[in-house]
Formats: sequence, structure tokens, C-alpha cells
Amino acid sequence: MIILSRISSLKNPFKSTHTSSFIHNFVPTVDPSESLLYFLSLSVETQSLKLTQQCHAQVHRVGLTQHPLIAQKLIFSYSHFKHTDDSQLVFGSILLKSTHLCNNLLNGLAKNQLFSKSFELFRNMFVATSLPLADEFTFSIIFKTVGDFGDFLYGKMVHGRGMKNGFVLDTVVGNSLMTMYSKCGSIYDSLKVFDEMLYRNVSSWNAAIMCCANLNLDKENGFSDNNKLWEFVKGMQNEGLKFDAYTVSILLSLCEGDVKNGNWSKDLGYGRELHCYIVKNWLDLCSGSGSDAHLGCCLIDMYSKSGRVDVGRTVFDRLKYRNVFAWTAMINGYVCCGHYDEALCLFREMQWKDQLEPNKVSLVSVLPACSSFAGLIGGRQIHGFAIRRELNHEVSLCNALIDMYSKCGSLSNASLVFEYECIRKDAISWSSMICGYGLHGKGQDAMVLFDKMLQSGIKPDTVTVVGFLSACCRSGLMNEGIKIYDYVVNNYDIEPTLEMCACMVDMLGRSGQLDRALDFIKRMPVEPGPSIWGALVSASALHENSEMRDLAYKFLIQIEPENSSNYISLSNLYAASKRWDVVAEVRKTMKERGLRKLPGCSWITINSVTHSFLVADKSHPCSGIIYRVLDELGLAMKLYGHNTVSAYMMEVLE
DNA sequence: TTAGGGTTAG
Repeated sequence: MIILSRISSLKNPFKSTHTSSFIHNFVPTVDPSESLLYFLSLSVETQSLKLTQQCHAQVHRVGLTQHPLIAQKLIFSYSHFKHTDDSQLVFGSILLKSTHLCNNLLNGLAKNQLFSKSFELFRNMFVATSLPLADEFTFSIIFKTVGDFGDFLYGKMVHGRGMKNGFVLDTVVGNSLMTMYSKCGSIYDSLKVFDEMLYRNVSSWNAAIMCCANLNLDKENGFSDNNKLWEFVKGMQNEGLKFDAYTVSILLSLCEGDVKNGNWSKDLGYGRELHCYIVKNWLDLCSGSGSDAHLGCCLIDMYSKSGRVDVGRTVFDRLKYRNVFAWTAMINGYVCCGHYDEALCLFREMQWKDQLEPNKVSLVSVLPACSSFAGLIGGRQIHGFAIRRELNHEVSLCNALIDMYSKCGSLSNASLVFEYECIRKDAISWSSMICGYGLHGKGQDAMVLFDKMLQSGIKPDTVTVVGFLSACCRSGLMNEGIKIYDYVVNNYDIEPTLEMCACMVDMLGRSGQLDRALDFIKRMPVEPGPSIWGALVSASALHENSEMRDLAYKFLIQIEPENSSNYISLSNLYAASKRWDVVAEVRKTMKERGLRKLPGCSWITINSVTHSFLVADKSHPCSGIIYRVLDELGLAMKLYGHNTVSAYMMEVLE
């Protein structure tokens, strides 16, 4: 069961309604401006908007409205609390505006993503006589803003203006400019700035490394792999510059190994080296300062995604300062490795042990654990918590909720989130809902939604297509699926993936077009894997084509000689046709190769008690009634068709 | 007052 404690806000005296006398007692000391500056800094530190507002009132009371430093602090504080109207009000009231003050407001507007207002203020600094001229600080802020906004052409224009004024020669401005181009998708322009810089610091190299890491390296510019990135890493070392925490965190994100493989020596080469580097150079990783949690997160993430969540946990346990990011990284690590119980445990601990409130990402991270382990009750609790915190319209959270509800059997709730809570739907929202319909055997609904998605101008990606094709496949809409495959590949510039091709083979095969399926395999643009041959095996068995089945098996065993499931299903097939000689041969091969089939396991949680079942397991006290219901369902499926019965059961469960 | 690194969804 998920527990979301009702955590009170930070234990902060300034959030109390009874503290208004505090500032009155303090201000009339030697210099009121000093006191006010102190309190304004304190208001940000303690996250108290109320204190900022009290300071503002005092500023008026003691007649310090034109004090430049106080005005700057007020603008900064109000921007910090997202009260940008008040920031602009303070700015407007200052008669003699300095460049510093303008930069302050510009920064505040940009941090609140008020892009058009930021650009307007920037433009006015060049045309309005009432405003001072821009400086290098103005340009580093505006380059960052343009990067966040992602407007390459506007960025080019501002770059030209910066060059004209000579500010681009400044190292910080140059770094900011590099990042702007990187975020706008132009690796070429970013690295050109780097090449032309007069003085480069560690941050300049980091920006170049980040640029290579972030972008899909553009083959036209001659970068087809990570070589360019490692050139920068080496170049930095050749210049005698040491990695800083930023360098290490960027590199750690590139060291994620294959979760399924989880081979320590193969996957963790660079990751472990970087961990050693951190220990050697930042011995205070565990010292309790705020910054160590940052690298701690990167390490936890790297180890978890390399299949070594246990090492990630050791890093986590040794951190003395654990913020919400560190807890979320650890929860997510457990979810990624399928340790859902651990993830849910940690989610509770984070709240009662460290008194930390989960953020949007924590909720998104823990929701898959509900889908797989805690069930609908846990998922509903998370949803309720999100509504109380007004996070339920966040698109990523909505998407995770749609997925959770679908997988927990509540398609109606998934649909409600999709229709009414997910205001700004993205491709993932549409895909999640389409997959939900597919999962519940509602192929027609999936088709309608897919059509709506295309009508809305949202471009489907490979996951959408796979979700849609498997929905068609599950609902017997094979011809419709085959038609759509051709349509999206030809009209949406989608490169067929292995999963898409497997759906196609499945659909062609199930509809009895086995020769066409084999022809598709021969022509498909990706190397056929086990899912392809597996689909052909099933379809050949379904349509009793032993020649095609044997051919598909030959390839399947060739690709996956160590997968016991392949041998078991082969053995079962031959057993069904009483070919005991082949059955014995297959079993012998399995024995020789040391392969054993792990029994399948499923579980269900009812009233906080989890009941698990193995194949043919009759150890449960209610085993008798369970098997009786199963037999009845099997019979009903034969009589009325599995789609009808599944849809009925889903309705009953909801 | 300026740049860069952390956890997220199908």
C-alpha cells in the first residue's frame, strides 16, 4: 500500500501567520536598508514569499523605494517566487534604471519562461532612451533565454548584435552562446563559436562536450558517432584542464550500460573510472554539502541503468545529504530493474524518514511500480496526491497515469485522464491511450484515436505505430493494420523498427498469409530477430503449416540457442502431433545445454495481501474455486469468443 | 546580476 503522508510545509517561521511582528522589531535598528537587504536574502533562503512582501511594505514605509540594491533584491525575490508582475511593478517604479537592474528583471522573466517579455525588454534596451545600454551580462542572459526558447534564427540575429557590440569575446558570453546554438540544434554553429573563442575555460570545454552528447550527431557535418565528443574530452586533458563536477556528470550520463546485460566489466568501464575520479577529487561526496547529491544522482542513475542497482543503493546509502532528486533517482533505479517492492518501500521512506515531499518526477517514477506491483489502489493514491498538489495536468504525469490505469484494468479512468486532465497532449499521451485500447482488445477505439491523432497534426513515432499495430493484431483487424503500416512508413518518414516488423509478420501470419510474411521478412530493412521468427512459428502452427514452422524454428534456435522457452514450445508442438522421437531429441538438447525452464509466476494484491501463483499451482487455499472459475471462463470464451468475455471481465473488474 | 551538470512518461 502506498502511503502519502500529509507533510506540512518546510518548518519555517516566516510562513506562519503570527510572525508579522518579527520584521517590525528588527527594522528600526541602525540602518534600515541593511536590515531589509538581510531579510530579503533570508526570504529566498527560507522560501518565504510572505517575508518578501513584508520587506516590500517596509521599503515603502521607510522611503527606500529608489534604493538600487533593494530594488534589485526585490525583483530577484519576486521572480524567485514566480511573482513576475510584482517584479515588473518594482522595476517600473525605479526612476533611474541601471543596466544591472535591467539584467535582473531580464533574468527573472527568462527564468519564469516569459520569453516574449524578455525579448521585448532586450529590444527596448537598444531603442528606448529611458533604458540603459546592454552589457556582457545582458548578452549571456539573452543567449540562455533564446536557447531555452529554441529559436535559431532569432539567436543568429542576437549573436550578430552581440558581435557588433564586442560582447561575444567574453568567455562566459561565449559559453552561453555555444549552449544556445546547441539547444537550437546547430552543433556546427556551437563548435564554430568554440573554435573562435579567445579564452576558453573548463566550462567552454564542457559546453562542447555537452553539445556533442545532446545532439543527434549530424552526419552532414562529419560526425557519425561519439568520436568528436571523446576528441573534446582528450583535448581538454591535453590542455592541462581538470574535469570538474559538470564534466563528470555529463560523462556519467553517457556511461549507461545495458540493463538486461548487466555485465560489470563490459558495461561499467568508464562509469567506474569516473566514480573513482569523483572519490579521488571530491572526497566530500558524502560530506553533506548540497552539491554532492548532484553527482550522487548521476552515479545512482548510471549504476542502475547498467543493471547494478545494488551498487547504486550503496552510493545512495552513503550520501549524507539526500534531496528529492537523490531519492527519486534511487526509486527510478529500482523501477528500471524491476524491483518494484523496493521502489515502493523507498517511496514511503522518503516521506517519513527524510520528511521530503515527492515531486512530479517522483510520482512519474513510482507509477510503473503500481502498474506492476501495488495495483489500482496505490495508483489511485498517487493520482489523488497529484490532484491535491495541482500536478495532475502535467503532461508527463498524465501519461504515466494513463498507462497505470490501463495496465491496472481501468480503461475508463485512463480515458478520463486522457480526455479531461491531460490538457496539452503530446505524442506519448496519444500513444499511451492507443496502447491502452489495444491492451483491452478495443482495436476499433484504437483506430479512431489513431486517426484523431493524425488529424490533430501530432506526428506518430515508432512506439505509437507499434502500439496501434498490436491493437489491430489483438482485435483481429489485420488488414487495417497492414494498410496503416504502409501508410505511416511512406507518409511520416518512420524507419521500420524490429518491433514494427514483428507486428507485421504477426498480422500477415495470423491472417494466413504465411508466404507473404516470409517475403516481408526477406525484404525488411532490419535484421530479423527472435520476435520475428517467433511470430512466424506461432502463425505457422496456427495454420498447420509444418514446413514453414520448421523453417522458422531453425532460425529461432540459431539466433537464441540459450532460450529454454523456444525448446519447450517446440517440444510441445511435436508432442501435440505425437512425434515423441522429436520431443525426446529436443529435451536431450536442452539437457546437454544445461537449459531449464523457469516456471511462470503471476500475482494479485487483494486487501493489501499479495497472492502469487506458479504454473499448475494448487497450493492456494482457494485453489478449488479459482480453477472452477477458470474453467467456466474458458468455456465462455469458447462459446462467445475471447473478445466478448475479456470486455465483460474488464467491466466487472472496474 | 551572466553560462554549463541530477530524478520522469507510451
